[in-house]
Order: sequence, then C-alpha cells, then structure tokens
Amino acid sequence: MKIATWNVNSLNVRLPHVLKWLEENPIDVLCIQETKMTDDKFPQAAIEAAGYHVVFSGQKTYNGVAIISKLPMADVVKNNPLYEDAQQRIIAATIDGVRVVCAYVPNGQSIDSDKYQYKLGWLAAFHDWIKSEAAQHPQIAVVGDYNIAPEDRDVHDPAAWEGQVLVSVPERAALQRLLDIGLADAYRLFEQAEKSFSWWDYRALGFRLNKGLRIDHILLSPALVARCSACIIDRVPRKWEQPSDHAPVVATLD
DNA sequence: ATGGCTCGTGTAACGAGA
Repeated sequence: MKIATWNVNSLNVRLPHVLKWLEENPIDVLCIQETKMTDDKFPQAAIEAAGYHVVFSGQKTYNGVAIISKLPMADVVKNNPLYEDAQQRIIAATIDGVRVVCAYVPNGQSIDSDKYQYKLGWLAAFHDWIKSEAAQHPQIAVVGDYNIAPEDRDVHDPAAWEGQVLVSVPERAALQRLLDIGLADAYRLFEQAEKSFSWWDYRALGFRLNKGLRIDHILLSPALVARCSACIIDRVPRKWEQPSDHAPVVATLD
C-alpha cells in the first residue's frame, strides 16, 4: 500500500493536478488538505471516474480535507469527537485494515495570535484522540499538513525562523507528544537528502532557491513502521504550471 | 525591505496561508 499526503491549496484549482498525479503514480491512498469547498461542491464524480473511492469534509473558503482510496473505506469519522470545532480539519477512515487519519493542523499565523492558541489547544485535543485511536488500531497512519517543522534540519534558514510559528518550542513539543504515543515520522526512518522540504513559499523564488520547510508528515504506528520500506517527497508536481505550494509525501507499506 | 505570491470572495481590495 502506498499512502500519500498533499496539501492541494484549493481543490477547485488543483483537481487536474491531483488527477494527473494519481495517473502517473500508483497511489492507493491519497489524503488531501485545504480543499476549500463545501461538500456539495466536491468533485466526487471526477474522482470516482478515475477509479477511486473518496470521502470528504469541507467548508466554504477555508480548510477542508478528503481521503481518496483505491479500496473502499469504512468507519469514516469527520473531525475530532473530543473537540468541538467549526473548522473542518480532520477525516479518518479504515482501509484494508489500516486506520488512516487525514489532518490539516491549524497554521497559527504568529505566536502572539489567537490562532496560535487555537493551534496548541487543537493539537492537545488531537493528541488525546489519536492516543485512543492508536490503542484501538495497531495499524494506524496519522498523516497531513502538520504546520510544524520538527527539527532545525527541516527549516531552510533555522536562524531566521527561530521562535516563529511553525517551528516554536511549544509546537514542536506538541508534535513530540504525538510521537511519544509510539508513532514514528516515516520520512526519518530512511536516509534523506539534506534540505528536504515539503512546502516552499510562492514568493521570492522560494522553490527555485529551495527556501522551504518540511511540515507535511506521515506518522506511523510500530506495526506500520515494520511494513514501511520507503518514504519520499515528490517535488515533481511543485514544478507544474500553477502548482500547490506543498509537495506530496509518499510512504510505501509492504 | 515584515514584502515578495496565490488562493477565495466577489467583481475591489483584503484576509489568510506558512
């Protein structure tokens, strides 16, 4: 099973990219974030016509998540049952015995913002829910746009970013608490090139100069770590016309 | 240089993203 996560930054704009990428890559499960559309606008028919099942949870303008899967999905959950949230940021499903959680973690905007406090509270509740999900599902993958760069090596210019949102100590601690449940960052199970990122700013030639952050992650339970033979970031669609600012992260489970 | 670009909204700028 190949499982991927990709923040598409508007499925309205990026549906052709998603379909092209699925056509060119043998992906079994693709979790997408920032669909930015209500469920009545979701392009379900186009995705099903491409040979996939899809479940989705969206809202107008902001957020919105979906899981696209070759195999049928069961036990679909939208949002965290432990956390009242008007924003649509989580969808989960069980696929071929694997519990897949697709999450769009709040950005936080800046560390002095109300949105930063929302992010930390959201992450605390997410931790509690994932802990119970992991206890019930030995094979669990918790994937998505975490909006957190785990370490300085995941940041193009750690000095410039020090203490800022996406790299601050409380955010990194929240991510570490998720790992402490027993989950592993699939990307770091393997040797990777230095300066590997999953997001690059649209501005100031961010991608061409590789000024990026690694903020999209695939976290795996021990039973899935045992099955995981590769994890890569696919930079190819970031080079396409009118790209998302994020690249897909792909884990191979044998 | 706290911007740079790209979204949605709505049809002009502006908020938000990261």
